Amino acid sequence: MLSQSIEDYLKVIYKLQHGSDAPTQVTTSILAERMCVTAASATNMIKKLAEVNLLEYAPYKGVVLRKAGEKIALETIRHHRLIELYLSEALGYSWDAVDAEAERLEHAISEEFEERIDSMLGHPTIGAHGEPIPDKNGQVEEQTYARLSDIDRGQRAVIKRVSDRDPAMLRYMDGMGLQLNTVVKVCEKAPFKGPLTLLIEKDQPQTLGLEVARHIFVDLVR
Amino acid sequence: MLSQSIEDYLKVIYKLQHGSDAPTQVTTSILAERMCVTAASATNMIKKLAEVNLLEYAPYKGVVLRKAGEKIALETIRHHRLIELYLSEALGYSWDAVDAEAERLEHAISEEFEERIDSMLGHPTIGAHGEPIPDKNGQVEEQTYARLSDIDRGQRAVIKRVSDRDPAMLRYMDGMGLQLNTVVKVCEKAPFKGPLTLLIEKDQPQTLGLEVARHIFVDLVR
DNA sequence: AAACAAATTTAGTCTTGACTAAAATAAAGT
DNA sequence: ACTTTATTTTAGTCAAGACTAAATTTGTTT
Repeated sequence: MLSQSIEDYLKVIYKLQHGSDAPTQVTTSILAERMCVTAASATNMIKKLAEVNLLEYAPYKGVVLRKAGEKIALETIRHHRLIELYLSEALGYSWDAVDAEAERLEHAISEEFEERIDSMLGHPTIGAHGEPIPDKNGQVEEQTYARLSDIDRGQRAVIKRVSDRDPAMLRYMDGMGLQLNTVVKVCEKAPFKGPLTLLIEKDQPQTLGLEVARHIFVDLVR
Repeated sequence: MLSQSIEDYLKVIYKLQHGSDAPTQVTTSILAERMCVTAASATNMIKKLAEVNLLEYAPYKGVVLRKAGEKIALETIRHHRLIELYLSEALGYSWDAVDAEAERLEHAISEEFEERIDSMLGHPTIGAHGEPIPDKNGQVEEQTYARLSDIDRGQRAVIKRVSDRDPAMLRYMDGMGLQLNTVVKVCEKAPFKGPLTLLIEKDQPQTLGLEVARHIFVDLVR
């Protein structure tokens, strides 16, 4: 078994490679920042991972995952997202609390545990924040959605995914009634990067800052 | 937060102090053996734990937990037993598989997780193998039971607790129909430390070796 | 093309928790 | 009481994975 630390590095590298603003190569400093370690520490780990062929390393340029590294990353991500969903569905966790808990549990569960919660949840393909859950073989279908901040005035959209990075932001969204599959209509867009005014189903119109809207991913309706 | 390793040492020391063959002082070598480390490693850790007042250490004599150390041990044990029960009740684990899984999870869960599974299980006081579950304040009621191996011929007894040390033995017991609260009657006891012949509820009589019977704890019936 | 800034790597340190080998202590037998 | 044996402790290593400070490379600017 690989160390927690290694699993975390590989997971973060994978996410950086496949994120919405994905660079081809993941640089040391970006990785270090996401891992909350110094650049020197990241370099050390990168060299170690390159040594065992989990990634391709071009000094001063960055890293790219190799097949074996990606496999481990996807297994870790699968664990993480299944656990998040389980916490939310079976234990009543709110969506802002699942990430922190899953962060530790993902390294502690066995294959048996994974399989049991997977079948208990009915082999889900979408996680608690709308992320795709890789299947047992490491297949994922990364969807691309529009940002709510980019939707034109007058249009309606369904919330398909949210960024799970900031629990406070998730709590805020939840408090406004913004959840997965919520349909919203953009009534107004204030100029100069101003807030949106949203109509959420049959509620009163509400305003939402652009910063938050940028972390909400949607599909247009009709 | 304390390291996994520290939690494990404290837990094992607690169990040694309160086990059925409990010595007053826990020696370095016994501790080392249960932790699967060398005596030298155990000495190192003991010194470290004594340093921070989690236990009392008399060199060459052994250790005794102090209040603070016992508190941590009991919290860890509470986690472990709640998780075991949850795995068995909510996820359908067999009783021989819960220990290994809980061993890793016990260090990874939050207080919130603990509380949620505790209330989901109805604030249980008895674990998957019949062990008492310490409450939130670290109160435990250690019961003392007789060993099935010591029961006289002709007597009936209820299984109240089993040793969780050997998964294969648990599987074997389960295969025979021996579970918690199963009532058995000792029909025969072969001489020279021979096997018992048991009547399990309304089944056929079965034989059970003394070695296994010694790991089954019972209360007499009537 | 030289110079400066930013990013990256190297070199060396620290902590944790294991290990082996050697030394010290305790317990038991004669 | 002395010797033998078993247990325990000390001393010194090692690997992981973090750190700081210094050196190097890259990229940008003039």
